[in-house]
Amino acid sequence: MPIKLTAKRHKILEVLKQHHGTLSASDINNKLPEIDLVTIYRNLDLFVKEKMIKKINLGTEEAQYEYQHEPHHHAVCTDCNKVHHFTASDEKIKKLLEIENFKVDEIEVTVRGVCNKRHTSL
Amino acid sequence: MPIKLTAKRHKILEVLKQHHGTLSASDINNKLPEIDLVTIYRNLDLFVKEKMIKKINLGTEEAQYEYQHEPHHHAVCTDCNKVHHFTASDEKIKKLLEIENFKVDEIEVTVRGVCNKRHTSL
DNA sequence: AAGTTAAATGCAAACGATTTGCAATTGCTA
DNA sequence: TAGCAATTGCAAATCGTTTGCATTTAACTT
Repeated sequence: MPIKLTAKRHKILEVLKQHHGTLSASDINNKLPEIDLVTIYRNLDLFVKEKMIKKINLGTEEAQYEYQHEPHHHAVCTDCNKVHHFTASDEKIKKLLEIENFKVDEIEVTVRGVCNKRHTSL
Repeated sequence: MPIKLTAKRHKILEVLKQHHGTLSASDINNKLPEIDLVTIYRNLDLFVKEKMIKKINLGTEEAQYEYQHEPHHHAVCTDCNKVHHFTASDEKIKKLLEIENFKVDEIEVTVRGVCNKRHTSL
């Protein structure tokens, strides 16, 4: 049973695809005021389930969602609160983990620190 | 200005110290029903600010807190939902990160996968 | 192309976790 | 031990997210 291709659904995904970075449900609602926030939540859940986007937990605030252009990790600047991207070889990291009796499916590395004020979205 | 050493404050910290693993505010409230949930939230915030405990964001549910017996990372089993611990050399991981223009203070690795049903709290 | 049906949407309201206001209580210091 | 600021409890507010239900719509059948 394929998911229905509605106009709103397409718009929401497009906003995420266009935006290189994370967005919250209400961020998306601001960009698409004609779509009810509830609908946005429902579709984000759906997209996550279908693995079209990723839901990421950075802090306590709103959940963040992002289209996976290419796999990457997050560096949160404790100074300016911006979220930067960086890459890392999951294979190499996996080798370093002293983890036993566990089949690793996904590695999420979150780094906290200070960016050097240039606010480059790496 | 040192923080006041109240009996309740001590009890909350003790519960966290005793429990090897993560606890939510309401978990603590269940263990210490005589302390108001609001007080627990306020003190957890305080402990985090004072870096006595760590607040970790694993999923959407309640925030989790834990006393840092020794540094470690988290492996969430998508099957049984248990949170396991494992270690990894931050130094070695740092070397793998292709990250520029960023002073790394803290590395948090969260792994998702499946534990082999033995539910060993590593 | 119109009819049918299950899925998708909007609205209002519920919900759970966390925060805030304020008055009462308590720990520290003079 | 008196005094004051910090801590606590209670009630209520707030915020993000979810749910119930009636209406609309996409996709399939004829």
